[in-house]
Amino acid sequence: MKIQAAPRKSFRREGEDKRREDLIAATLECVAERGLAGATVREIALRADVTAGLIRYYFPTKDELIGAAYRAVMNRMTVQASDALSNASDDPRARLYAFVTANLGQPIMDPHNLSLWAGFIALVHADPAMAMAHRDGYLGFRDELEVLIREALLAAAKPAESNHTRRHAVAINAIIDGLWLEGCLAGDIFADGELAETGIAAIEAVLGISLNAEGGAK
Amino acid sequence: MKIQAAPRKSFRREGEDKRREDLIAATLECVAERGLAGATVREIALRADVTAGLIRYYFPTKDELIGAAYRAVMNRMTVQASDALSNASDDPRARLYAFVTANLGQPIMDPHNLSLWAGFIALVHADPAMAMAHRDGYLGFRDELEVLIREALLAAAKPAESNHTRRHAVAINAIIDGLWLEGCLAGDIFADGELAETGIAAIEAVLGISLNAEGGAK
DNA sequence: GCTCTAATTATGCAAGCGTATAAATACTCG
DNA sequence: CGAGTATTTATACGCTTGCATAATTAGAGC
Repeated sequence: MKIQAAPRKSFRREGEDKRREDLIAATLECVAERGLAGATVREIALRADVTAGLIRYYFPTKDELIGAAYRAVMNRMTVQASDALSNASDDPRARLYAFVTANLGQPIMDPHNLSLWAGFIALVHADPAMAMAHRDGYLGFRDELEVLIREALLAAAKPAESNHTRRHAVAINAIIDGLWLEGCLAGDIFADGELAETGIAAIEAVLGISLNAEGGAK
Repeated sequence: MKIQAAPRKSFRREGEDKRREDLIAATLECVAERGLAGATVREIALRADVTAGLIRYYFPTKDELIGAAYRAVMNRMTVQASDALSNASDDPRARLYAFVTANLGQPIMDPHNLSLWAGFIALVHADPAMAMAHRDGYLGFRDELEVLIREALLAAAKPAESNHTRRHAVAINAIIDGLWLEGCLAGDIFADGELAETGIAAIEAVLGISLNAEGGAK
C-alpha cells in the first residue's frame, strides 16, 4: 500500500488585482456573517481558497486588509447610489428622489452592510487613519447631497443660499442615515418601500418642495 | 537575603451589585478606548482592580458580561433622555423639544457612546440574543417618541391618528439618530447646539408645527 | 523545452485569549 | 474569639490568533 504523502495544494497564479479583490471579498463575507471577530486570516484565506500565508504577501498586515475592505464597502455603496443617479432623468427633483430611494432600498439598505459599517465605525475612535478615511467619505457624501439639494431647490424656484443648503444637507443626510439604520436593523417590520416613502415625505417637508418629477408644484 | 515570596494581592469583599457595576464600567472603558477587541477579561479585570477569575464568578461567560454592558449603555442613554423630560415644563411641545435637544447634546451625543453602540451593533447580526435586546431598546425608544409626538400634535390642534404618528415617529427617530451619528463622529465641525437646532427645525417641518413652548403657533 | 522568478503553500512560533479549578482569605454569625 | 462560608486570588490548560520563514511550484520569457 502506497504511503499517502500529504498532497500539496494545487494552485493557479492570479493577477495581483484579482487576488486583492478576492481577498477583500472574502473578508467582507466573514465580517458580514460573524462580525469583525470572525474575520481571521485563516477564515479569510479559506473563503478565498488560498492559504493563510498568501494574505501577508498582498497585505503587510491584517489591519491593512481590514482597512482596504472598509474602503471597498463605502466605495461600493457610493457607486451604487451614483448609478441610480445616472439612470435618473435630468429633472433635479427626480434626481434627488432617485438618490434617496436608492440609499433606502436594496442593495444598499442591507444588514450585511450595517454589520460591516458598524464594525469599522467602532474602530474609528481608536485608529486615526481610519478616522480620516471615514470623515472623507462622510463629507463626500454630504457634499454630493448638497449639490442635489441646491439644484432641486432652484428647480422649484426656491432660494438656495449656501448657508441654507448646508443645513439642509446636514438634516437630510441625517434622515437618510437614520432610516438606513432602521431598515438595516429591523427591515422586516417595515413594508417594502415604506422607509423610502417615509424619507421622501420627510425630505419634502424639510425642503418645502415636492420631489415628484411630473408637475413639480404639489 | 530573604526570599521574596510573591505577595498575594490583598482585597476587599464587595457587595454583589457594586462588583457587577464596577465590572460593567471597566468593560465600557475598554470598549470605548480600544474597541470590542480591547475588552479582554484580563484588561477588564485590571481596570476593575480585580483578578480575571473573578469575572466568571459574576458572569458565567464573557458574552454575558458584554451583553450586560450593552444594556447598561442603552439604559444610561435612555435614562438621561428621560431626565430631560422630567425637568421640562408640561407643555407637550416643550417636552418634545427637550427630548430632542437632550438626545442631541452632551452627554448623550458623545464619541464614546458611539464607539460603544457601534461595537455592539456589529454583533447584532451574528448574535440572536443581542438582536432581541437591541430591537426591544429600539422599539421602546420609538414608542416613547410616538407618545411625545401625538401629544405635541394634539396641543397644536393637529390631527394625530395612529397611522400618522407612527410614520412620524419613524421619520423623527431617523432624524435624531442620524444627527446623533453626525455629532458623535464629527462633533468638532459643528457649532455648539447647531445639530440640536437643525434637528428641531427639521422636526417642526415634518410635523408642521412649532415646538416653541411660548406661543405655540409660529 | 529550460530557466528563472514571483506567487503560493506549508510549517512553526510566541503571545494572548477565554475558561476551569484549586488554594487562600476576608468577613459573618454565633 | 473562633468556625464556616462566600468571595477572591492564583495558576494552568487548551485553543486560536497574527506573523514569520522556508520549501515548493506555476507560468513567463528566451
